[in-house]
Amino acid sequence: MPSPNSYRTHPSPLESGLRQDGKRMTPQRKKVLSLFEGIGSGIHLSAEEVHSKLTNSGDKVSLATIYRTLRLLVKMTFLNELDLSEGGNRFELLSHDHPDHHHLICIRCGRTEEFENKDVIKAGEVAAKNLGFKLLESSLNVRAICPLCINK
Amino acid sequence: MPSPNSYRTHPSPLESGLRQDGKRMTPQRKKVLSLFEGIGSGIHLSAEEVHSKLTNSGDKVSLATIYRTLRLLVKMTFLNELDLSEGGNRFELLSHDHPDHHHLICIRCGRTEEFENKDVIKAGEVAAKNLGFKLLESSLNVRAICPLCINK
DNA sequence: AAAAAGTTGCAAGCTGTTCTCAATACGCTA
DNA sequence: TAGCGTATTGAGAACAGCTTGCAACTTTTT
Repeated sequence: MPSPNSYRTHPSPLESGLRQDGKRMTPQRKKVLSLFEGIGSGIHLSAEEVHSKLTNSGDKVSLATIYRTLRLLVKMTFLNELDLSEGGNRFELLSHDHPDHHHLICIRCGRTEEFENKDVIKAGEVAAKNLGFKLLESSLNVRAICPLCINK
Repeated sequence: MPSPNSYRTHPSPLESGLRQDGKRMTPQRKKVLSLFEGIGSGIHLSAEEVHSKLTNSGDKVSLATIYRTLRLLVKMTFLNELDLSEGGNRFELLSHDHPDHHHLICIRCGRTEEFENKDVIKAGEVAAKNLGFKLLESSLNVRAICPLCINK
């Protein structure tokens, strides 16, 4: 029976993506990406939150590295960056099956509702195609005033 | 013939909006809003840019006041705040006829193309209506990779 | 005209993010 | 599998954008 080491581990998409670029696989990068993979693709974390979640589970990764890694993972299209928030950008796992985020945001109280609309998805696809862009993700932000805030 | 002072000037929307709220019309507020009215509704300025434009035209308004005024004008829905930028939020005159901004953005090089799509506008309207929100503006951001960046 | 309330400018402070740089870890090659 | 070149890390300083505290000033009210 062959020893476990005789199997060659299949390199993860992260690892092969990095390799291709002369970059290296590090425990820190693995930890950041696994954190996002662990929580799934609907949830957005700030850099600070990533930092404290890792710290709480005993993994020490410096904040500077978190910022560097988040930027890298966005560029590699593992993560998606959401700009729509107060107090720091947020990141989430980029799901290629479900690449859309439509938000209705109250500009007064910040309440946010999510919805999804096929026409919007299609509009993004068409625009990308017309200009020869490769679509990653489209996000619609509707700025509005919610019923509770409208009268004050 | 009556003296000019016998005419009562019709208070501007800004002034009456402020009055309603126990707030006051000040030269600073007027200057900031006129600046935006002067340049029209397609152009977005950062707080810093507003500051230097006013300074260049000889109007001294402190940066702190600019920030306070921009926040106020957004709340009063004279201006619209765009969160989608690097290096500071940007503001533009909120045009109620044309409240839409659709962008196709290359995540590698930052190139941005604008487009407009009726279905997207409608989707925002429908979502707002369903939840009882009052629509201000909807913006679609399509994150993608442009032809020049796709192979590297 | 005095009091009350809103606004401004300045400077200090805060927050999120990036940078600098020495120390360290990765991964290739021998 | 030891050694080497280079990518990466951590820590803290630096930075940019923005907000706040406060004293002076301006308007409005009485």
